[in-house]
Amino acid sequence: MVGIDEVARAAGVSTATVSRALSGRGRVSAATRMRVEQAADRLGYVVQASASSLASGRTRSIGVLLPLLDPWFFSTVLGGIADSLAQRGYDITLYVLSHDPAARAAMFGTFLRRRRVDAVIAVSIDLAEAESEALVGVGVPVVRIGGAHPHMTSLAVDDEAVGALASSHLLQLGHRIIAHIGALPQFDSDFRVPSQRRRGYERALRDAGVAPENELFEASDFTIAGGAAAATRLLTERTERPTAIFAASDEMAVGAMLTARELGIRVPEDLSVVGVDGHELGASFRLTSIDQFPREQGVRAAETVLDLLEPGPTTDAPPPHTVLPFELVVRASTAPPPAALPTPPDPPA
Amino acid sequence: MVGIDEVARAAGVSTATVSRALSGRGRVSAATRMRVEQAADRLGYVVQASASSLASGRTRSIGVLLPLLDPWFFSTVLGGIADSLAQRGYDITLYVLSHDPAARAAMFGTFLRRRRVDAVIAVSIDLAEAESEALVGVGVPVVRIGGAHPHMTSLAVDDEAVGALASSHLLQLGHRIIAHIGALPQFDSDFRVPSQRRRGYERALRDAGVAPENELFEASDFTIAGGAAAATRLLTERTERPTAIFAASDEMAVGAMLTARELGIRVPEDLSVVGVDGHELGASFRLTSIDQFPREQGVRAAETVLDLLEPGPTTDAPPPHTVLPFELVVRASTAPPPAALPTPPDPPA
DNA sequence: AGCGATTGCGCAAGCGCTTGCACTAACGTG
DNA sequence: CACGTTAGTGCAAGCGCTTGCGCAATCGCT
Repeated sequence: MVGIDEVARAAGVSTATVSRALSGRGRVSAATRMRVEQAADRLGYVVQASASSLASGRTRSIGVLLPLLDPWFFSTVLGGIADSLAQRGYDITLYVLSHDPAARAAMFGTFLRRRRVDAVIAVSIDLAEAESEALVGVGVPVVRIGGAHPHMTSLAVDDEAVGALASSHLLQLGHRIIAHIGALPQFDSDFRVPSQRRRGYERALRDAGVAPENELFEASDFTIAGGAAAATRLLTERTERPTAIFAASDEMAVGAMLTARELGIRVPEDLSVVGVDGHELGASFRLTSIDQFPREQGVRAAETVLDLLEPGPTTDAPPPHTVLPFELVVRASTAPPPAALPTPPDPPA
Repeated sequence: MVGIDEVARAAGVSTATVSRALSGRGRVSAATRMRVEQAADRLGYVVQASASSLASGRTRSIGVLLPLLDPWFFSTVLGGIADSLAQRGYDITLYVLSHDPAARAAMFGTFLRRRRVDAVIAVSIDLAEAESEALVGVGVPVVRIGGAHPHMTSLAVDDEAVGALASSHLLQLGHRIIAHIGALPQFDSDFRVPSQRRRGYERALRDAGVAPENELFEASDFTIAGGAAAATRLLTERTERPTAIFAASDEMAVGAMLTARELGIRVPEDLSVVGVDGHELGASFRLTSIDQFPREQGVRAAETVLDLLEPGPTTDAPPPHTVLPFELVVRASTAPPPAALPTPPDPPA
């Protein structure tokens, strides 16, 4: 393996100059820099991460902390992060949080404390108090996607507004019996997002003069199958069937659509369905959804974290909290409710 | 930040002993080890990755190279890898290969050569000659998932057999006009898997006395929308409509099912559909599929790579090539073809 | 009891870089 | 033209660990 001193010899300078030329820190004349770069290229020299980190205290790696990997949302956010960081020469070290408490403790107690990363991006993780402290205690900047925290820069969509927007869309179409598929409690401990969406849903209903009923809420697990199961309960167990379902993720919304089909309930004629995310599935299913641009979220988180580490002349410290955009995409899964029953005080018969 | 010498002082031993006690290398008495561990715990000491790596040459990190992140298959494999490695105390450094040639070159030329990882797991990547060389040139063990290579340990399902099994299933049901949705050329350059599945499909057809037609092949992109588009062409542009479709991924198979529904073609009465992967979607759609246990693939790759790095007494060198299992899961998307027309020589009308 | 083997531990020399400081040369200024 | 600045480079001291080697103590065997 060729080291920095070989490059130094080849370029006729000291190792100090090679280091400065290749890292861009400290002054080096243009001519020298060029000679060094050429020598490095020719010899195929690449600086060794551990030596560089030990000496400089910088690692050129960002830790990304995720609660899960296979839901489309997370892998898409991660994709955005990975692309952006790679462009800037940063590696990414992946930490997937387990549900197993011991493994989880090891993550915060050991893995993250090895000083392997310059900063951490925590995606949609609702941390326990001790975990937040541990994360802050690692001593590197933390950028969160989803939810704010006093000691962390954060980016988040206003999930209550998302829930309200989805619900308002249904209300405006004339729906009054609107069910909601949200998260099981154990999911809410990972990312509090779902309960905020639910709050938005309830607020929108109340604002429209509709009392949210507990019976119209079903908890699920953010999978298609889970959404289907929840929808089955919602659509079969009540005498008065909901005319619309707002699901807290596109996967669950699709599950609900599948259930409806199985039950012979037409979408959108008999049942409207709205999801959240902007999932690839959405277009194929003609699903009305609230797109929250997950890939962009990843890109922005990456940029934020890099601004934090390398404050440029233009973008200094990023704002401590950024509100991310979202957008209602109306497709063909929502329509006015079947009978033209504009808010009957009581169902006639 | 507490360092090794503080722990040494607290435990009343030298730093050498602390290092040995905590790493498990070299001899330390049980009593001393315990004292050191307690001191380390009490002080919250965690060894600094860069210093340890520089001194030892080991990084306790595995590089994972992926072509993409959002297809379910890849994120699921990654999840399996992440879990297994975390259990053994290894970090994972993620390298997502871009299609952009410059970024791709940087990946092999720079990122992977920083000596940040002890080994690399390359998932379903069909590397260019130069890239393979670069990867081997990094000087660390490489484990591949999918496809063999002379200088890399590999795990792979026999994708030709997968293709053949899917096709045989359809043939045995009596289908004779079987279409196949495979990969666009640019996908095949990333992971050659699709073309092998196609070979299996063609072989099975020929073995059954059916000549595979080029017209019955459609190239797509492994997404639901792509599968739907491909199916639209297959189901509308031919006079003689196929009675079955074998799609090279579950996502594309689901797309095909959606298209069929839109066209009023019933599945499985009028059209049988088979996919590959074992996607979560499969169960919800009652899709007959070939499960290839992607999460397990990740787990096994992780175990293989660790065996390579830490040859235990039991499992020495892992075999250079392991064939992975797969399994036909028959659900409700396949059935005998509609009319009982057992291989008509010519369509009657 | 005697002797080689083994165990347990410390010393100190690195691992391959980065960077503060010192130094020289070239520059701008009055 | 003398002097303070600034630019460009090298020297060498680390960064925080690991590990080969050496030594002493203990063990197992005859």
